[in-house]
Amino acid sequence: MLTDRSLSFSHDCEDCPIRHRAVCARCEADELERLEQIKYYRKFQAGQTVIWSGDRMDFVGSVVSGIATLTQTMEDGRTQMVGLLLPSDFVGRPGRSAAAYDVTATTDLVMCCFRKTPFEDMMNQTPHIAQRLLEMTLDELDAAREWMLVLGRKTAREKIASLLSIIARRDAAANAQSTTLGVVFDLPLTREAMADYLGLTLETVSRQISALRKDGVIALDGKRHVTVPDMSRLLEEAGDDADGGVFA
Amino acid sequence: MLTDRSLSFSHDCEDCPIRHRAVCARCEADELERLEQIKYYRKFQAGQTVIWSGDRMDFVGSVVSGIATLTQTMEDGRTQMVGLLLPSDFVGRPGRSAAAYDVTATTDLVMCCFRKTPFEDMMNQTPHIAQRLLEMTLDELDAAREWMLVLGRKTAREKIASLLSIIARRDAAANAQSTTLGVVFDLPLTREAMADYLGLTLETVSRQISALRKDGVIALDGKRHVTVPDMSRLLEEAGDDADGGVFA
DNA sequence: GCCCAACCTTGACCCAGATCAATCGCGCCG
DNA sequence: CGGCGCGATTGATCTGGGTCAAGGTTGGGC
Repeated sequence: MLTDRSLSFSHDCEDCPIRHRAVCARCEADELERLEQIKYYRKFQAGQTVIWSGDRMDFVGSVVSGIATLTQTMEDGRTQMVGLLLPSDFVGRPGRSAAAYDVTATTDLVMCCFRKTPFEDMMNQTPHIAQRLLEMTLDELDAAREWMLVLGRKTAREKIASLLSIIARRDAAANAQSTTLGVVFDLPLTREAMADYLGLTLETVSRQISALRKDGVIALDGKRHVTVPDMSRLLEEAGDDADGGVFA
Repeated sequence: MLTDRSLSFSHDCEDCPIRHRAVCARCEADELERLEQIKYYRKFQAGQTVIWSGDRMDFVGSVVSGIATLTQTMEDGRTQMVGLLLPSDFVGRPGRSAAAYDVTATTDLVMCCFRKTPFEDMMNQTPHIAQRLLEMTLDELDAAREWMLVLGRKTAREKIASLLSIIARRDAAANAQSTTLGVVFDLPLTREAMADYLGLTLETVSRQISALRKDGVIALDGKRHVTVPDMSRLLEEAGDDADGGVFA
């Protein structure tokens, strides 16, 4: 629960890295000023738990940098990841006082938090925030449904290829690192986290990654650094349309 | 595409069966009047397709009665259900012109449709609709995440028990048919649809239902009529907390 | 009442992925 | 420098659920 206030970046919304993608994307200058008054930053270390399912939650917020996961756990310990939170993604639900899922930082993480009650008041008064939140929630619902197809119907190999595609696509969108030599990115998840994401065991994840490497679909440098020489090949392996465009 | 206007129920929003649960739940009388002007009813027969994924969609709407499903299909024919639409559930996404999923009526179905552009205009002008839609979308996202745990981590037996619990809970909420003799309801889905819901084959669904019957967890009268003598037992089989309350 | 088609059940067999187990490799700390 | 611990890999074996196949049930149409 460290609330470090000596962060290396500005606290000014205007030059926030997620200014135009987060829940505040549509806010006007005066609305941002109000948000500034109810916001605060929190930092978490890789591996740290942000909040436990069932805990009282008196804030909502956005991921500023780093990656967090939403997971559900059964009594006997089986776990399933149900959300992967990237910068600009929103955490928490207005109108709910307890967390519904475990939230864990998988890398070092910075969150921009808003005290819940004032945030709810603002949502009721200014339509821009509610509109943006609706849009983001609909996007997440689409992502969840895509994911349901992966979990319910794809083979282990297709699941891995699907996950790699998603990460590659996101990285390409953010960093435009799609050189002529293929797409290059780092896996932000351990094998175990990937297994929890995909409804597999970590052994199966490891085996399928090895198989994709052996078959030349991907190349590995270390455990985490991945090169995809032919993106359409990867999409084909994922069972998605390999038609292309800039990654469909 | 039959658009029967001789329906057996009133077209007046005030005595609509889903008046207080649908996207219009929070609307005032004057707002309802505006909605009346852009709405129309459509009926579909059991088995009929409401809309195909990718089709142009110039309406959004609510399920008034009956049940519909949202499904995704891969090129090779594997399908996964990604949504089960019950009365009051919303179909379509404001700001999107093509359907993202196949929508199919599994029973006879009545929908209350709104022409998309006027509906979007109304959403921007009256916060009540957008607020309610956000709430409903957040609920659907929670349901989707619950479902992801089912798809990713539960055994076939647990999957069936989970689905039966969900249907039983919904029926109990709607009809309060939880007599002292246990909970009684009809399955609104074929074995095949249940399989698509749960990421199983229809043979496995059939076998697991037989097994639950043999073990006394449920009783069957015909293929579809189900009695659950002990709800907490069923919840236990589903791998959920069997703690109870009126079905947790 | 009979027939047909859609739906469901059950059996036999097989395989993808889980489970159990051993080993590797690398970064960190003493 | 050596040892330790965590993550990852790889192998051997097992099994839940898929696949293929053969009936059984039921309800609607004629």
